Amino acid sequence: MARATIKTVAQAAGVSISSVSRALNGQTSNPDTVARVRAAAAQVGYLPSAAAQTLKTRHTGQIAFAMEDIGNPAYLAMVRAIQPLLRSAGYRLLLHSTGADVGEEIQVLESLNQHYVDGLVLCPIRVTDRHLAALAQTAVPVVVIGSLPETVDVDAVRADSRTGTRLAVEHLAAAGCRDIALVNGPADTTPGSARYAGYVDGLRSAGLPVRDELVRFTNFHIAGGLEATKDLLAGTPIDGLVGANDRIAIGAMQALREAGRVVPRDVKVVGIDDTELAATAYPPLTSVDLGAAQRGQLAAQLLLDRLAGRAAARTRVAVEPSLNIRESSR
Amino acid sequence: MARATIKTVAQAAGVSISSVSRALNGQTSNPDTVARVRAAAAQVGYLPSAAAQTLKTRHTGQIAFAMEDIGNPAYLAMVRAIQPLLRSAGYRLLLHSTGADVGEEIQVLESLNQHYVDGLVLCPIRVTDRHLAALAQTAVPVVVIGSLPETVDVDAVRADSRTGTRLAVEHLAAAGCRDIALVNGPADTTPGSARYAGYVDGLRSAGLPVRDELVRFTNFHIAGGLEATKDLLAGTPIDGLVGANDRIAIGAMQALREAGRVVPRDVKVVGIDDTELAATAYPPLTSVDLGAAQRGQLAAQLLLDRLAGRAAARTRVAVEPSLNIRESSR
DNA sequence: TTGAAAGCGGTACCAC
DNA sequence: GTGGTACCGCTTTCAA
Repeated sequence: MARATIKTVAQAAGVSISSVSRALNGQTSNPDTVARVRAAAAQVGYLPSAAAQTLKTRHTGQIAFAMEDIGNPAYLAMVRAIQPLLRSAGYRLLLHSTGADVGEEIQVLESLNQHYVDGLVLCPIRVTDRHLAALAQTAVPVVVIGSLPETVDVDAVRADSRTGTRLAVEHLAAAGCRDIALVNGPADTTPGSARYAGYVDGLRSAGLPVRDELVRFTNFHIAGGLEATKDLLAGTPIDGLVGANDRIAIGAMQALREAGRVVPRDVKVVGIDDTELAATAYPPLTSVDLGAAQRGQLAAQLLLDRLAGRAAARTRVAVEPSLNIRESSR
Repeated sequence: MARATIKTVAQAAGVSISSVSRALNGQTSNPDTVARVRAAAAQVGYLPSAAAQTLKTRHTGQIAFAMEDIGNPAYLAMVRAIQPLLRSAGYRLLLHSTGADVGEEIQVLESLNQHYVDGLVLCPIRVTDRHLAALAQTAVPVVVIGSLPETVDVDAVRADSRTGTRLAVEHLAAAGCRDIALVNGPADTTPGSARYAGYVDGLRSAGLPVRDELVRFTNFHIAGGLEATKDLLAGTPIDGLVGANDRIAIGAMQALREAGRVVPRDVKVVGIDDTELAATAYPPLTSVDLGAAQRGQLAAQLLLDRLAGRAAARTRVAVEPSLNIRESSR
């Protein structure tokens, strides 16, 4: 059988399509009509076409969330925070995993002009000129989770990962570490450069020298952390290590184990993001909480406000980091 | 400035809207017109409206994937396998995390009739009558990853988790374990009951008795595995343990550690799904590979075939399990 | 309160 | 090859 449209319902109920639309959207007061239409709709199994509604009303009821990699539990925490907020506001959440590919991120931004969503939460790990250009002319509201130049007229929620990394280093120094390594993500990413800066801050404030041989750049995955740490251990002795995220830190702990170094006795380790991985790692991983869930929540709220026309001027929010101390650094 | 539509482009190029449509969709052969239209489109920043195209052409270019919980790395593997296939076929992937809530799963199924996607890959962990009813009258093709009654006219790809669990038990028995526990997911889920059956199969084939005190039912999360295993250890001594998925097994290893039992010396542990977690756990976790990536790939291919009208009759595929032996059971 | 009709932005058929 | 036009399914004015 062909799909039921508003016409089908109108015929079944013996009214015009206008009346069907009104009855179903609560725009009429005649209870008899409403009842007849409701019954007819149920009977023919009518559901309004999303496309037609969108075309007419100019909104889709969909919001997109674009991140680098769904496998990263930090994003998972954000999704978990965002989903219920949007859902209760009547929006459906679309997830895009862009694979840290600038081209794909831009594509997502540009395709917004096709109006297949009403808004976007974007988590770029790099911000290029192409991003800025695309952001400048999107057709729908965008909220960025991450750092953005002051000049850009887009709402943003950011973590303070520089301070977070400093906290990690200071914690290790206070625990007696003197040769503190940093296994970082790519240097050309926003989090990568912020974390390096925070690492240097931490060493300075602890009165320790900055030594290049203690720093490695890799990707934000477990395997990256593992390899980079192996390489690191082949060079200099260390007694403390900061992983630029929990996945790197867990890879690092694996490398340490393979090298026969005991965590935390021989080397104390700290991760960043305080994801699910940290608490369940062995040993349980000390980690800097950058407020992923909170950032997600704030971003979603900001976007909803904008969509509702409730939003004020361009908003910038930063979330404070905190340290969650566990076995790996005690 | 108002959004550019096909009319804007037509005016700018000095042609009719029909010509714009044809030029942009490669339906015309006059290179001059094509060039003029292309230039005009680029100049006014035109992108066709997804809603209007959908309304007219009756397809959306979107495919949904509904799972219980994006946090489960088994689904992650599926998503990773599905995404590139769909993308290269020109589809965008929408992810739904239903939270194992039957109502929400049904809602997803029913909302398919709103035609906001062209197809769905569904991973139900329970299959109720309401599922079957909703499946029977969806407006778009659906492929289920999981078990479905033979009578249901829907394509499905399933794992053989019963055999998989049997393999795990036999492996432990062969390694000398005699008191083999099962920490299972909920009994009323499809995977839960299949894994229990496989556990019994394995004990039988190893000539071991089935003892209720060695079995616990919990949820499919790390915390569930942790708590259930604590409870288990308070009862009977064990020397082997099967977790109904990797997350449960990792929780179990944590409980064992807290109880002072060394894995694998005192208790050998096997997980199921062979996710990323298994290889990076400590000790590295032996796990049954149920072919998540392969299932995702098959499901996506099946769906694409159906969408292209290439599909044959209703298809049912099962993927063979295999055991991946690591430290935790050696 | 209700029905007729315009129009959202495209596609595709029809003459020319 | 090109332009005019009907139509996809819905919402919303406007008159009756």
